Amino acid sequence: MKTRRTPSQEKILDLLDTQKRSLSAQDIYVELRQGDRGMGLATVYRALEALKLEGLVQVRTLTSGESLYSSRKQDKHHLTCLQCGESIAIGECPVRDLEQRLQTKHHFKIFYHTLEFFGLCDRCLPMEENA
Amino acid sequence: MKTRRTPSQEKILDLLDTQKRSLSAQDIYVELRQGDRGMGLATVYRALEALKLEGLVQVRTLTSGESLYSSRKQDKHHLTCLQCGESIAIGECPVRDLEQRLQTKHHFKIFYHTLEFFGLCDRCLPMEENA
DNA sequence: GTTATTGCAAACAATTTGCACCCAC
DNA sequence: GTGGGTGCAAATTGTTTGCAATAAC
Repeated sequence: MKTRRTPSQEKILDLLDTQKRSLSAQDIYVELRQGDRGMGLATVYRALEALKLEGLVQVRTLTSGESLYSSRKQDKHHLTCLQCGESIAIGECPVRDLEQRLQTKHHFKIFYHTLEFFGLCDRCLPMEENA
Repeated sequence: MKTRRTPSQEKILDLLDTQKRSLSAQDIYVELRQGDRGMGLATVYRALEALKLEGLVQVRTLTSGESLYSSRKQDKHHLTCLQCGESIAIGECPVRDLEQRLQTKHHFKIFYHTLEFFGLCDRCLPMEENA
């Protein structure tokens, strides 16, 4: 198990830990670029990639193709509107024991999971019906 | 509720229905481009977008940013390796009743959901430990 | 004829990569 | 001094958009 982390990786982990919400790579870049020892965008991506492989951050890829990163502590799931893109967080999570079983059954080290529901929110639903 | 579909949309729906696996937009394009009345890539994207909003296809966005489309009948979930990208389909799905409850609670018309587990597969796990 | 649909190519945006520089050890 | 880590800019890739040509009704 690799334990060494680069300074950039540490900075990113710290940032993610202090944030409630998930951040995109670009968000992180904007946040960390300033300062005398600013961070480059490529470094952000490289660090996130490494952290991902260690299971220290979790990634949620939006349908836009953009990825959102968060420190692994959170376990939030979402209800996402296919029309306006609004994303509502939900608290419930009915899969923890399934995760445990899958891990054993498939010899697969599971770091985290994503659960997303897609459809139309109450604002977009009426619009669809008139279309 | 819109019911009219363009010829392109119909062709794509037909194709997705005959396929067991999910297809990327590019896959669909390759499949439908030939023939005297070939389909353009932009049309594929536009048709998929429309079908998505009607809840007729479901979309799974890979961590690569590429999206896979399938006809809405399938309800497969996956175990995906963060290192090699291998994706194992799993049969179980413990969220159907939660989906029902959320739909009511949030006034949200849910078309489908995605459930993905991420980690390291048994082949990549040993490599990580040596790193 | 009018309107919606399509194909093509150019535009976009997020991400990745090549390479030279630099800091830590 | 050596090697990994980094910044910059160029390259890549999936997707979207502008627009003129075409099909549908």
